[in-house]
Formats: sequence, C-alpha cells, structure tokens
Amino acid sequence: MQLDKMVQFHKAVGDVTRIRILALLKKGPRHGQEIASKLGLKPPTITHHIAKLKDTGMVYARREKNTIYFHLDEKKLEYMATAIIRIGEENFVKNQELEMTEAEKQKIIKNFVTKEGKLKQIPSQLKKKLVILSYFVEHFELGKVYEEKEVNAYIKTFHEDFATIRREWVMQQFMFRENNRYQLNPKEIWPIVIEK
Amino acid sequence: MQLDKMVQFHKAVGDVTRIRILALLKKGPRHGQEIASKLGLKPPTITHHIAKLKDTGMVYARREKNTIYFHLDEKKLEYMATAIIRIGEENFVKNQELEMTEAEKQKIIKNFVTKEGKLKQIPSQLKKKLVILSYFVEHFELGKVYEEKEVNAYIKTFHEDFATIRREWVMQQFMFRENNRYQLNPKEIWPIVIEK
DNA sequence: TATCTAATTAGATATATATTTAATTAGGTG
DNA sequence: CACCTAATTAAATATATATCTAATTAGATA
Repeated sequence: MQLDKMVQFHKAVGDVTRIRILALLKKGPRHGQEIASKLGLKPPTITHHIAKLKDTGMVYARREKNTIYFHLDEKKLEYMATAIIRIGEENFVKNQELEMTEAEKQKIIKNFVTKEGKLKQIPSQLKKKLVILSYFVEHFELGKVYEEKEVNAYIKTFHEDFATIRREWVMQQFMFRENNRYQLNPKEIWPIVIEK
Repeated sequence: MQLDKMVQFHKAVGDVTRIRILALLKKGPRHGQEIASKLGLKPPTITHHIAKLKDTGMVYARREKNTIYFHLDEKKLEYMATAIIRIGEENFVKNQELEMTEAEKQKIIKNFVTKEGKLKQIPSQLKKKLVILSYFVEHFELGKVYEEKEVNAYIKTFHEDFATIRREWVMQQFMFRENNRYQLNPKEIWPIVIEK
C-alpha cells in the first residue's frame, strides 16, 4: 500500500466522530440526516466526515429515490487497517531475493548506461530496473526537499521519459512524495541491497 | 478497545513522518539522532513524534549508556491496528445474549430501584447491571454535551457511588467521553436490546 | 567536579481541520 | 413546471499539530 494512502486512511479513522460513523455503518447503510441526528451533529458536518471516509474508499454512496445511503466496505477497511502491520515487509522479502554484489551491479550499469551517462532504456527485469533506479537516485541528498520540477529537470539530463522514472522512484520506495514535493528515502528502506 | 484509545492510535499513525519512523523501528531499535538524520529532521521533531508513538504504547524506550533506543512493540501495533475492524462486534455478540422483554426489564428495575427512585445497589450480574445502567442513562438527551460535574450531580440524585456509575456508562458504551465531557450514545450501539 | 553527548522542553510560526450557519445544488414527485 | 427534501458548498471560527531554533536537563565518563 502506498505511503500517502496509508496516512490518508489513518487520518480518516483518527477522529471520534468518524469512528462513531463507522460503528453505525457497520450495522448497515445509513443516510446523512439519520447519522447527523444520531450523533447530535448538523448535516454539513456529516458531509464533511463522509467525504473523508469516501476518499479512502472504505465508504461509498448509493442513491435510493431522494436519499443517499452510505455503505461501509468492510473488506477495504480490513485491508487498509492491517497494511501498517506489514509495513516494510514487502521490502524485506524483496531484499532476500535482491541482494547482489557490487560487481554484478557494475555490470548492469555498464550495460544500460552510455559512456556519456545517459540511460539507454529502462530495464524490464525487476532486479536490473532497481539497480538502475538506485544508481540514478543517488544524486539526491538525504533530508533535502525537491520540487517536482527539479526532479524532472535532473531526470532529463539522462533520460527523456522523466514521468516514468519519477513514478518508479516513488513506487519502489526510493523516494517519497508529499504534496508534489519529493525526498530521498534512507537506503535501509530501498528494495535492494548491494553487498560490499 | 476504548474509543479514545482507538482515536489516539490512528491519529498517531496518520502522519507521514511517524509512519516512516515505524518503518525504521520495524528493522530494529533506533536512537533519536539516528532517526533524525535518516529522515532529514531535527532531534526535537523526533522527540515530538516519538512521544505520540509512546503514548499509544506501541513504542517504548530503553537506555544504553548515554543513548536511548526506541523499540517497536509489534504485538501492540497489531492489536490496535485491527481493533477498528472489530468495532461494534462485541456489542453485537452481546446483543444476541442480552435481548429481553419489557416485562423482564421492569422486574429488574423494581428489584433494584426504591419507590423514591434511588438505586439500592449496583447489580453484579451483567444482564441486570446493563438494565439498570440503561434505565438511568435515559435521563440524558441525544446530541447534548454534558460536563463531568453535571453527570456526577445527576448520578448523586439516585446513588452515592457516582464514579462507578459514570465509568460503567462509558465502558459499556452507553455514553462516550471526550476531554472530560460526556454524551449519550445512540441506543443502537448500547449493549442491550429490549423487545417491545 | 567538569565536561561531553543525547534527549527534552519552551516558545514561535505556519498549516490543517472540525464545526457551524447560510446559501446553493440535485433529484424526486405532485 | 413548481415545490419538496436531502445533500452539498461556502465562508467563518476555533482548535490542533508539525516543525524549527534556542535553552535546558539527564546521564555517562574522564
């Protein structure tokens, strides 16, 4: 699960009113006014909270005549609630498979990077792709915040498809994005380990 | 799990920085400066976040010489993360056992409440206790917020041990507490059902 | 005891968010 | 089409919180 999705989920659940709404929806679909009166709040407040719950995907709406009923998707709730328990595990599993020596790494780099330092193409094999992503991402400094523009500009110095590279960095946990700004993740949570 | 504990937990996890800290602690104990430099933040910021994680109980500290290492308690994390999935279920199970007729209810009330409306004693049998708790809690209005003083004052009109009654109302989900103010919960989430 | 290091506290600032009232929108139904 | 009801949006307010710098505390060790 993506880091920002996880934050969004826990922010959504981290509120007394929204937990009370979830408790009600667990008993079955409810409509806005009903929820408002049961919790002693005004309808706009419920709209506000329901919006946050809907954004996570665990609540959805179905219209019946003039009334909109809100439903709880318990499967999604369960999936998202347990994601935090598995945090880092995907990486850990991958690490086992994705250890390699410095020599192997150099070979892959030599195959995919020109003498001028340009990326010939994005490797399709996961292992090789990760080597390449890690190789180029080392440009960034730990703790420094980068605008999307800066990230794009840097990628363009070695490859034209900046959108793909940027997305892969985030997806593969080399970097993390927070409102369109980027930061390097510590190597410990990168999905690849190079034996020294 | 108590409602406010649940909110506290999800508020704690609902933050990018704290999730990143959890991801680090999952690999093993870390000390403050280490975390700060890995995440590109200053030590006071880490103190701030660690405090919130410690408050939930999922992180604890052990000193080694001059350095304090923070550990993740994965069992607690798992327990708290999954609590939201089970929300209302305890009540639902109880509901099955705790249905009763209006006549039964009246009998219990007659046995425990004096003609003057005073509570003779708090029943020790769960079923009877819940009847008594529900009987007296009906005094409150849905959606209205009560100060602790008001709640105490009302309880004293029928029973001396106001602290126990107040605590039971919250524990049994008849009311909920938020920074020392109290509100009635909707009957739907009460742990008892009276057949009409 | 003096000094070093790691951690915490205090205070300041900027941002986010929970709630309300008033106004508006969106679908039904006569 | 006119009207009704439920839901949403807008704007305002109050509260909470994430982060930093500067100052302080707490232990360890020489």
